[in-house]
Amino acid sequence: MKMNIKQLLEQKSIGTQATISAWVRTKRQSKNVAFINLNDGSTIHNLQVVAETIEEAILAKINTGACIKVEGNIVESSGQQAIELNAEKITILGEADPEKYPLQPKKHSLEFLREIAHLRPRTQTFSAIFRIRHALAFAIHQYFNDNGFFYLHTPIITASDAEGAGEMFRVTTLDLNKLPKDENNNINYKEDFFGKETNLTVSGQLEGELGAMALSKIYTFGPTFRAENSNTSRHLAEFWMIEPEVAFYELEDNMALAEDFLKYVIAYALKNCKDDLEFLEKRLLEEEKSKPQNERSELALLDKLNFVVSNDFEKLTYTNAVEILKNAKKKFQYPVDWGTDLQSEHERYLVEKHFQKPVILTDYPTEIKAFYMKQSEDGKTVRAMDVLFPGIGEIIGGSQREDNFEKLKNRAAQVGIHAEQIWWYLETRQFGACPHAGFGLGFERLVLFVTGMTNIRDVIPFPRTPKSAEF
RNA sequence: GCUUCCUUAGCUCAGUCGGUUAGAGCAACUGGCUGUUAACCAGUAGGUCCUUGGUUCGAGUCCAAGAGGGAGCGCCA
Repeated sequence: MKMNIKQLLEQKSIGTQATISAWVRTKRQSKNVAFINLNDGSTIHNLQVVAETIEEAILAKINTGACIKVEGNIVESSGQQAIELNAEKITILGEADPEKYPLQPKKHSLEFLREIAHLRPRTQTFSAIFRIRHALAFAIHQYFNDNGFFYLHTPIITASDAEGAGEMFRVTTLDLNKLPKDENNNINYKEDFFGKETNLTVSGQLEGELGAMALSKIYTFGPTFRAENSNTSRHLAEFWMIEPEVAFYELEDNMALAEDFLKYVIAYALKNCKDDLEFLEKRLLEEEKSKPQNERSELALLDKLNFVVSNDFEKLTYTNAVEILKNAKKKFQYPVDWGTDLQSEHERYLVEKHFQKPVILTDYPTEIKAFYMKQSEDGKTVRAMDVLFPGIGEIIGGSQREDNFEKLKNRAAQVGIHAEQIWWYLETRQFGACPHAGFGLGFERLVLFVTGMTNIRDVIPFPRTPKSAEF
């Protein structure tokens, strides 16, 4: 295999020959020597190439953004880096016209980089983010595998609109200009590809439950689609969700799983992405210099992550949270009342002001939660849980599931879901039903938290949001 | 979907009370420089002031509509 910059910098084999292909970050040239900083995305660190004997015609084409292949000798550096590559031969693989290439060796705004999403992975910030994103995805699979979970692939295309988790994207092969009609002049979906209305999935949970009723411990990790007209820094129309589902787990087990899982993957990033996290921490500190004192974060990025890993999450019921909020001195824009859903400002107060740590809220009023959640003895609440993170808000939503056939069927009917639509789901409550629980983790929200970024569009390579699907 | 802010050179931004030829830093280009670290020094070039319409003797500046973007809210992960 060809060596990359990460391996070369780690091995420090001074005196040996090496060939590296990478993109030019900067070039500094004087009369007799040129210095070229190269990066191939394998690490946040650049490789310095020294070019003393390279002809001028080649050197002239080595501009920021160009791709080159360098063959040379690894030598000790007299500069600030340990080693550098003394170029004997440089081949231009791809030029980058400096008049047109939009990335410069200077600070660009995240908004500008979002508009050139095809090039932004070449920046330090975004390559660091995407390496961390990869590490977190890997850690998630590792955690579940090590703990006896099976990765279950739930469908992307679904005919059920049962969860009611949001507006859905229609999937059809019908000619939109010539829609077939039935005898009542409605669209005849019997002629569509699947013979019925289909959409992109908003959650793999219902199918995940089917898997848990056989394999006991499963998880899904796949793309999820919501056609909501959401314009916020924490919503995407296409995002990745992790949904474990476990037979014989009750709410308390579910909470313990969520906390242990989050701590594991964050600890994994701390251990395996140190360089990238340190870079992002420095970047954040720079950015915060321009903010007023009271808007700066209290902990630097690494301290924040270490804090979350080494402290217990605060756990309390919705009812207790409402009490705390009612007694809070802070004036809220929206009033707090038992039975209404908590607003962003309420959740932020609990997490960022009152407890100053991750919070798990449980036992929400039945009316404000989904139909499949386990109904409590009190007749007023369900065994739901939301995990709230500072700066992010809800990162996990989950519950123990209603495993009683009659209760589930009745609750579904109450919210307008017909039994025949989800007959297969209901049957699991008739054939060997058992207590079970699970949750959904928004992957991008996790990446947001770990990288310290603030807009969800910056932690997915090619974000899909309303009116935006360019790349 | 709602509220609010923004849009001036490739990028980041300044532009006073509506006034004559729209500025800066960085990038680019040219030249200089024996080891630089977002190199440095000197010079050159670079503008549909987002678009359309309006008010005015006169609009980058005021008004209206539209487009794009940000932040906040709702929906949620």
